[in-house]
Parts: sequence; structure tokens; C-alpha cells
Amino acid sequence: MKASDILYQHDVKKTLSRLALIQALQSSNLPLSENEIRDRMHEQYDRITFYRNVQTLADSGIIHRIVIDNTLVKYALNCCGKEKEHQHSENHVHFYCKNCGQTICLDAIPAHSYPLPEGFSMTDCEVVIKGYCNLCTPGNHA
Amino acid sequence: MKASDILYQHDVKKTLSRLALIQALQSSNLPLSENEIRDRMHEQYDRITFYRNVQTLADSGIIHRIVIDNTLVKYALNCCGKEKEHQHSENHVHFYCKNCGQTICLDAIPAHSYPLPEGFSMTDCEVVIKGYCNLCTPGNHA
DNA sequence: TATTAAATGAAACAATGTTGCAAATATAGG
DNA sequence: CCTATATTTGCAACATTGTTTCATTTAATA
Ligand SMILES: [Mn+2]
Ligand SMILES: [Mn+2]
Ligand SMILES: [Zn+2]
Ligand SMILES: [Zn+2]
Repeated sequence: MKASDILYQHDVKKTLSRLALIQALQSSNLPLSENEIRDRMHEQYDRITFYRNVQTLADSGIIHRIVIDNTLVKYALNCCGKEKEHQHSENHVHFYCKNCGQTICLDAIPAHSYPLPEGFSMTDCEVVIKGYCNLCTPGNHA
Repeated sequence: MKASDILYQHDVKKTLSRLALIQALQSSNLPLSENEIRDRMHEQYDRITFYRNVQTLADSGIIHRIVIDNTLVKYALNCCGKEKEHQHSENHVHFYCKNCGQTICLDAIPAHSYPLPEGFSMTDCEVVIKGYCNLCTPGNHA
């Protein structure tokens, strides 16, 4: 889907920096960090605007934030598929490769439902699995 | 258990700042952030030493880090019980109250085993459930 | 008590994220 | 198309969190 249509459908104003941000994410089939997005945006990039835009886009449901750890955040489009156009399910699981840094939305795998203590209520369940991807797992021969 | 015995058993040198850090965590039955630990350590607190010590204590298995989000990390003793002395299970679930900030180790609840793509391997599974605790859930009357 | 390796504290730095405000831009109406 | 208005942007300055280097201090050992 065209970036401008995504913005229009979510009632978010169409601006150059938002279009560029969405297009950067569309250019990858994996979630990207700020640095990875910046590399794909070349010049037209301002850190402050970036932070405000990811906030706006996350609030409007266009993207989601993936906190890998306290120093690494990745972002992904909620409708990431270029052909498939599937929606990411709520609270799906994410995988992070400790060797190559690759992050994957396992959007077919919803977070398990965990029992909470009496009286507690849940709004989000964030599951980040860390390990090694197929290319980085020791013993795998491709 | 005495802080100095914990250090001895894990083969970590006994220093004043490490003892104070462990005692700060022992003074709470909930995981604490750096700021919460600093408040409990009063004078004997140096940020650089703190960062090095939480690294050392986590590496040796005395404490574990809980990343709530990119701006909030909490720390908890692995043997937290004062009477119970139970071990925290590997990869247990954590709960974070979005209203009062309280973090809880649900150490009786291990992370679910999620299926990974072919060839992938897992080392850690971090599950953080966000929501409202019993005192902060709307509709709860205590 | 003396020796030695490790831990500490200070300074400087780096990365990430936020706030206030003036200038620029996007949408809506005429 | 032009103007009005609300939103977005970019800059500067700041805040927080975390790291590195190196000289000094301290802990463990003999
Ligand atoms: Mn995802
Ligand atoms: Mn825990
Ligand atoms: Zn990998
Ligand atoms: Zn609460």
C-alpha cells in the first residue's frame, strides 16, 4: 500500500518526513532501528522529528515499537506485507538474534495468556525471544 | 541470607558497594530501579560503580535485570525470599503496573515455550506483562 | 604485614530521548 | 488559487542513561 494512503486511512497528516519514515520501513521486511531507518532516509532526517513521528505513527496504529533492550528499539509497520498485506496480530512474539542483530516479527505467534495475581489486569504482553537465527545458530550449515 | 555470604558463595569479591547494593535489594520484596536502589544506599553510591556492579552481580547469577522499556530497568535478587529462599526460575514472567510503576517477579510463572522458525535457537525468553496491579486496576475496591 | 590483582572514583565522553519556541508547512474555506 | 489556521518541523538547550580511560584505593592471599 502507498505510504500516503496509509497516512490518509489513519487520519494522520501527510508530511514528507512521515512518508519517508514509512517508506524506509516498507523497504525492509524486518523491523528497523532508528539508525537503520536513518540510513535509509539519507539526508531528509531530523532526530527530533523522527522521535515525534514514531510516537504519532505508533499512536495511530500505523507502526509498533519493539523494545529489544534498554538500548535498542526497533519499529515495524503494522501492515508490513507488500503482497500479503496481513495485519500484525496484537501482542505477537518478537525474535532477536544476538549475533547479527536481526529482529523478526513472529506475527503468527500471539503471546501466551499468563495467569496474573488476583485483582491484576493486563493491557499488553511483550515477549522478546533472544537467541540465534538460522544463519547464526552454531552447527547450521546453509 | 547475609549479603556477604551471597558474594562468597558466588565467588565475587566482598566490597562495601556490592554489599550495599545487595542489601538495598534485600530491603525490598520487589525489583528496584537504579533510582530506587540509590535512595536506599544514601551516601555510599557512585553511578559508575553501580553500573559495573550490577553487571558483575548479574554475570555471577546473584541478580537479574528486568528491562521494562527502553528507559526503565529494574534489578532483583535471584534468591529473593527472606524466609523462603526460593530460587527464581529461569525466564520467569514479570509484571509492570503502568499506574504505580510497581514491578513484580512472577517467579512461579515460567515463560511459555514459543515455536521458532526452522533453524532458529533460543537462549532467553523475556516476557513483560504491562497493566494495572490490584490497587490500580479500575473498579477494584480495597 | 607486604604483595598483587581487582575494584573504585573522577573526568570525559557517547547515545538516546525530551522540551520550548519560532519558522515552515499542510489542510480547509472562500 | 489564495488565504487563514492549526499542525508540524527544526533548532537549541537540556536530561538521563550508560561507557571508557586511568590513577588511586581496597580486598584477598601469602
Ligand atoms: Mn512485530
Ligand atoms: Mn524476576
Ligand atoms: Zn542472526
Ligand atoms: Zn499499581
